[in-house]
Amino acid sequence: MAKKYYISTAIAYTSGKPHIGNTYEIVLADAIARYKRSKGYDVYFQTGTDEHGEKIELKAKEAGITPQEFVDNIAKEIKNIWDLMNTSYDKFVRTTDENHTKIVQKIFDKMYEKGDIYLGKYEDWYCVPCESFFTDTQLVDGKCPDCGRDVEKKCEEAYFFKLSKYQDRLIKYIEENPDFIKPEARKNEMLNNFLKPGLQDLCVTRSSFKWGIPLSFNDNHVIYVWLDALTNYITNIGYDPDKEDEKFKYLWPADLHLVGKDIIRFHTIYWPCFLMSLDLPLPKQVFGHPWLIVNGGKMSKSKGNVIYADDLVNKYGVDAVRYFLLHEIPYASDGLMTIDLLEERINSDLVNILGNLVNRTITMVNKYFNGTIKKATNVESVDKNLIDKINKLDENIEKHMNNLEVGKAIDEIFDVLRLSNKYIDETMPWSLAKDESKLSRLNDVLYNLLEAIRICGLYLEPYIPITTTKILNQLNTKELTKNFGAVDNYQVKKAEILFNRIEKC
RNA sequence: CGCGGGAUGGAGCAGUCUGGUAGCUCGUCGGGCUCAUAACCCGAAGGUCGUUGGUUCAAAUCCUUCUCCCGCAACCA
Repeated sequence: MAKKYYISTAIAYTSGKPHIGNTYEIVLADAIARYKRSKGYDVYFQTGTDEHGEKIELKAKEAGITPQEFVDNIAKEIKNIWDLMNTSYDKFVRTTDENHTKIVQKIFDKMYEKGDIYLGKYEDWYCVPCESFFTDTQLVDGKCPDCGRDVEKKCEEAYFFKLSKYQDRLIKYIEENPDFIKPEARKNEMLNNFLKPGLQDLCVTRSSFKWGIPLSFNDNHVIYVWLDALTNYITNIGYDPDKEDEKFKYLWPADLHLVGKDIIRFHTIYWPCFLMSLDLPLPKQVFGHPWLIVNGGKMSKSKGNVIYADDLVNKYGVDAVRYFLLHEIPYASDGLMTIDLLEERINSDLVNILGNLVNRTITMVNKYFNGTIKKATNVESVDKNLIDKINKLDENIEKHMNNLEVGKAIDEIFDVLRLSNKYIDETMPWSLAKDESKLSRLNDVLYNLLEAIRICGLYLEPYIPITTTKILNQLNTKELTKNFGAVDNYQVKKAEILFNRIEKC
């Protein structure tokens, strides 16, 4: 039986249309999910939207619609972009779903009954003109950090979760499982800034606004959005505090939570503590991926430098955008995204190296053999060099993918494509074609190229799936094994352009 | 002195743990080839590896001084 692999993205907050940085996460998760499927795993890939909270209540009010209408609109928009990016999620969850809401209440009750949640007083500084709460550490010289005016102490009844109770167990878990938090730097941040100094109990209810899941036993409070949002990872796969569930037992714990580096704290401190409270195992790994930096730094509406995925896809195509995101964003440090860089990658990698290789090869096959190529019979040393590289691909890609270094995995494939271009220059098919006695060799050379293209095309599927389909279609083969020589005879179709060159203006 | 990461040819990065001719992709220049989307292949130019001092036969790599950039510093998500 196939091994299961449960991967999730963070659920997107429905406060507005997601930009290309938010979109990166779903694309990255998709590449990993597709890769794992290609390795035979039984993959479950979950994403969705986080729809509660004060901010949404306010935004809905501004828009003059109900919060539910507001999140319905945004959730639809987010799902459309996820679909536009051709992502293969198995389930798109929403925190306003009835089942989720019901289970979150039960989870809260269970924690409360266990004694991990208690009623206390929430004290904070309140700035009346700004209508905002601030913690001690947020204040600037004892004044409101936004407007600089005096703040007053506010005190309200609220429920708290005993984070401190699980602190030592969590530290132990993190230290015993070095791969739990990735990259390494994020782990150090969590340990040094939060865990080692000691955790404070977390306020897990709000009574200053209404848009959230109410407590089952106290209507004045709604459940803190993070407790609500984080539990999506279990509520949507069958978890119920009151009964056993086969699907849940099969899927949990998650193999990988993919999240932005800004919310690593919620996923590696709060979430594990919640799970421990529920007596559930912790996820195997949380990866805090880097961000996209655009001209002028982080994307923000006020800077006017926001880039949206759909604009890029309309201009360059899905696979080009996916390729850029997956190849260009480093593993641990923020990645630069500019139109110049994007166009450069498209032209040099997708058009020149990949597209042109496919095009020139298929053109030759048609020109010299009317599209028909038989399996190669002789192997010369130049062939062996190429075949050896192809045979090493699986191992090399796996090594990088297991480290979540997707860009390096893609590089492995492009190294073989580069080598294939070089192979053409070394074997000079056009020269072989002029000599009747060398037609057999010409056949073999072209067969080797077709196999190289087919296999690289298959390896590219997790990253640029549409392109893989186009390549297989042009090669006119359905052979999906990645063994060199798996195809006996080729009868290729007409060559078609895979990627159009971007002309600089 | 809060914790952590970084500074390498025009651009983006690897190399630093385990010192020993500074590597990759793109760009530029020259050559080759002509099957191909002016694509492909080969070659060249271009770096005193942020700064100071030290250890060593030898330092991008180890220790030290300083400068600059970035992330985190909890209840907004």
